[in-house]
Amino acid sequence: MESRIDRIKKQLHSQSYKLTPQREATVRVLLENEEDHLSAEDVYLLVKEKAPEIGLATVYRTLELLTELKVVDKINFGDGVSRYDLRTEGADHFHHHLVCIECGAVDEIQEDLLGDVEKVVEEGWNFKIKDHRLTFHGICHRCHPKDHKESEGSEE
Amino acid sequence: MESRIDRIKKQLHSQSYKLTPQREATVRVLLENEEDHLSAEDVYLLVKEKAPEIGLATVYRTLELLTELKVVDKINFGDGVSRYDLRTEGADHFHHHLVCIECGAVDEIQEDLLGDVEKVVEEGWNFKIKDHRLTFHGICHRCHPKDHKESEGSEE
DNA sequence: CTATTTTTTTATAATAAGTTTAAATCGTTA
DNA sequence: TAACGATTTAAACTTATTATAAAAAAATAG
Ligand SMILES: [Mn+2]
Ligand SMILES: [Mn+2]
Ligand SMILES: [Zn+2]
Ligand SMILES: [Zn+2]
Repeated sequence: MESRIDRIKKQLHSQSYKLTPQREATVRVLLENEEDHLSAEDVYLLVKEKAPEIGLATVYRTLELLTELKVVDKINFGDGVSRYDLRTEGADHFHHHLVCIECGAVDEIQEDLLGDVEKVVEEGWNFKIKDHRLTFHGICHRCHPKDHKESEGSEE
Repeated sequence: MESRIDRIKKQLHSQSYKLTPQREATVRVLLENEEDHLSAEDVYLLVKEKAPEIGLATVYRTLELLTELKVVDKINFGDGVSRYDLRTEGADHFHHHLVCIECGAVDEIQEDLLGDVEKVVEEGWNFKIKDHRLTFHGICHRCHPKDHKESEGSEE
């Protein structure tokens, strides 16, 4: 658990950036809220609890830096704000999202699922895929009483 | 070509909205730029050419209305603006996008491709899918000289 | 047709997310 | 210690989008 920070620290150093106290506090907040999809403002408020003197601009700069380093992914669910999602270590694809239009919950799909589709796209459209964003909008299992088969697959 | 407007007009009327001159001008701009992914500002500038007295707020309101009516889809490619994309008439799924990280071009994939994936998600995650957003980021066929097989599938 | 009500638009002000700037701080090196 | 580069802070600024109030247009009633 501590080594995760260390690895991020090394990643920063490898690009000659430092892990300042402010950056560390920000990364810790992200690690401690890995399940969530926090906006910059959300992160700011949480970071302030451990480092009350930090400025919002620093949080923005840190998140931007972490995005460049591919430590986090910046996503947008269509409400007016960007959200920051820790990239699963070692995963070679970005996970997918299920956004519930009833309750607003955002669940994650860690399974790839897109392998075949990407092959078709790369060949059919002669497009070299580097990344993807896949979001489904619909009604989550909590919001419709349908047939509740015991959940397969991982989720939230 | 004219009937497309008429059908949108009917859709508006069915919800007791009117196709005002400003709304009509806005819809026409969208129809005439179906290939593009215009921001509200882009639409505003184009609409001004045919209806110079229109206000930006009206364009925003019209686009919001058309989004509600599912005439357009509001999308976000991660630059700070929302873009509006005419929904292909009769298509039961929203098309996908290929964003080139070299030249910025945005190409479209009209093919569904996601049928199997959606089945897996609906069953595995007990999630009732209503809509989706799929975007691939990578290098478009114009930006890498690789093997240029004569294009299959439709694009841009 | 006029008067009245409802819808829509305009112009402008207000918000809110995100970025930039200049001065202060911190860590390191000469 | 002096000097330098990187970073942060606080505040000003920019830009996209929304809200408000008054004017205009359209629909409805008498
Ligand atoms: Mn996520
Ligand atoms: Mn499109
Ligand atoms: Zn739900
Ligand atoms: Zn390209």
